[in-house]
Amino acid sequence: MNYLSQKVLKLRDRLMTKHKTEKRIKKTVKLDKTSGISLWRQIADRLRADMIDLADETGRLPPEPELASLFKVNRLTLRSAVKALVEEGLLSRQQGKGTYIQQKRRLKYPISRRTRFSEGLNNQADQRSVTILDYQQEKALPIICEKLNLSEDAHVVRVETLSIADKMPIVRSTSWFCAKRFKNIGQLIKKHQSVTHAFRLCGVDDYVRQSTEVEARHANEADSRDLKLAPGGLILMTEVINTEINGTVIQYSRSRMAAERITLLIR
Amino acid sequence: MNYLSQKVLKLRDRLMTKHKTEKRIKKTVKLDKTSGISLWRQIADRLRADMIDLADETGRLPPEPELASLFKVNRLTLRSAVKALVEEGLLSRQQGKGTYIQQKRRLKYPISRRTRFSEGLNNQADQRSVTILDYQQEKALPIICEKLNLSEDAHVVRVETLSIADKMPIVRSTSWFCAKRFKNIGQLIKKHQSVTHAFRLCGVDDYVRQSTEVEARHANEADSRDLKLAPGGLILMTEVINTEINGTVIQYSRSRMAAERITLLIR
DNA sequence: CCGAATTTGTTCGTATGTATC
DNA sequence: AGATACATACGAACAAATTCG
Repeated sequence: MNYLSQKVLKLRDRLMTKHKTEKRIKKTVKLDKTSGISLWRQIADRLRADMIDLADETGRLPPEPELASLFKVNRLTLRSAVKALVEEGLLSRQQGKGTYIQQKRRLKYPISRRTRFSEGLNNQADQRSVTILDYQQEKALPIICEKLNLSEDAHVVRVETLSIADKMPIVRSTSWFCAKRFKNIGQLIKKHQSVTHAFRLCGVDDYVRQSTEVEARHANEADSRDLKLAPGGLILMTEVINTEINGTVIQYSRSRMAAERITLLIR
Repeated sequence: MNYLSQKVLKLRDRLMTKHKTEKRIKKTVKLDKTSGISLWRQIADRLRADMIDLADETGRLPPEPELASLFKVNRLTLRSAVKALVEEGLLSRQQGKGTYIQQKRRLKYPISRRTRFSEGLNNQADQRSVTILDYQQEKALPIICEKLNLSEDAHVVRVETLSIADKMPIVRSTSWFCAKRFKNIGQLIKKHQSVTHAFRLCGVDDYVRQSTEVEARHANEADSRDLKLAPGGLILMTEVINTEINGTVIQYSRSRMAAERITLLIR
């Protein structure tokens, strides 16, 4: 028995055991063969989630034959899964040595009543930037009017942004502002690279989040492209309403965040 | 040209166009054939995300041949995708009539400094319950000690719960409490079906959330089983620290929520 | 430096599932 | 329903790099 067998057996035990009160019936780690998702991808997803528990102190994973038998698949199938994770940059392999976890930390993305994107990620990433992809004045859709407390025929400014940290895209946002009051906010945000700054130039000295909604979804094609997600990637979708201190709604925005690179921190 | 062609063409336009400033190079809605995910499942995932945009006011989707050509696949392939969504309960089909969206509402799950599970879901679900699957006193793992501000060799009470609304599992939680101070909290929670009530009996009249962290992940096998998720399902993972009013940490818990049935509402 | 053990890398052949026409 | 093309999965065997006594 080699040096990791015990550890793997222990993990398998944990994976197979629901609660101590439950009988241990299952003999295998079940994988669904008719789900339309190939075995290697199912294993890649599971490995992505659990690799930290499988690795030893040095970040080394158990050898391929051991992992293969843990998942009850052929070694080549396991290798396909590992290959996908290597291409994602999550693992590295070296012939004769082993397979290692490439540390990839999730950014902590704080959400509080007073968070601004740039402040929140301070000291967590070396390089940060917000790219304004597009801005446009247009007739507001009914749902947007409702969120911004505007009349039916109001116009709004829509601003599309992409936030980047350490060269990886993190958040893809769409924001709406009342066009009457914030006529030039598109140019201002683009010029100063800051919503807070742009607001200040429009006479809004301070603002807070009124509400935030969070959902998890599968990335659609646009998300995958904008956020450079691996196929089958996940996004955290947030819907935010910002108000002035007196309660007037001034911004409604929807963001799609690369779930694999983000932990939301709610305070 | 039938009644929906225009709408579908418009959507295809939207799907294929990134921003107005970008050239329209792409001629097809790209589907990756070597991603380890079969075409029909990729289409099922995309349909799940976008079906509201595709349907008309009555919730009816375009006819199959039209959808098939939108995704550039064979009609049989499209039918496999629709079949999967019918089995998930998201769509219904009737020969000669069409394919319809089955409305499935997400529960709003509020997170604030003073939220309790049972209160939060009030008036949103007819039946709610919290099942205590297991509780156990045990030696605390280092990570748990750290979160609870306990010494290295402390013991904790671990409580496993499953929260259900309208007969569907919503949240699977694991909570840890200091065993010294909350020796009987397992029994108390089980008896009164309420953490708040159990705390009160232990002399904690009031408590607040100190921090909440949220991540999105692929469901692993245990999640899928506990939360009755469809294959490839998503979970929202939250990590919560609760403190007394004076700041003493009294509870650390990790929850895995069925992402498809939940919108987190942060106030 | 040698050789054995360990571990990843590669190549056969075969069977099955997926997608198209 | 049948024919075709390709990706997926398996088993077995061998090659190449690394580690260690």
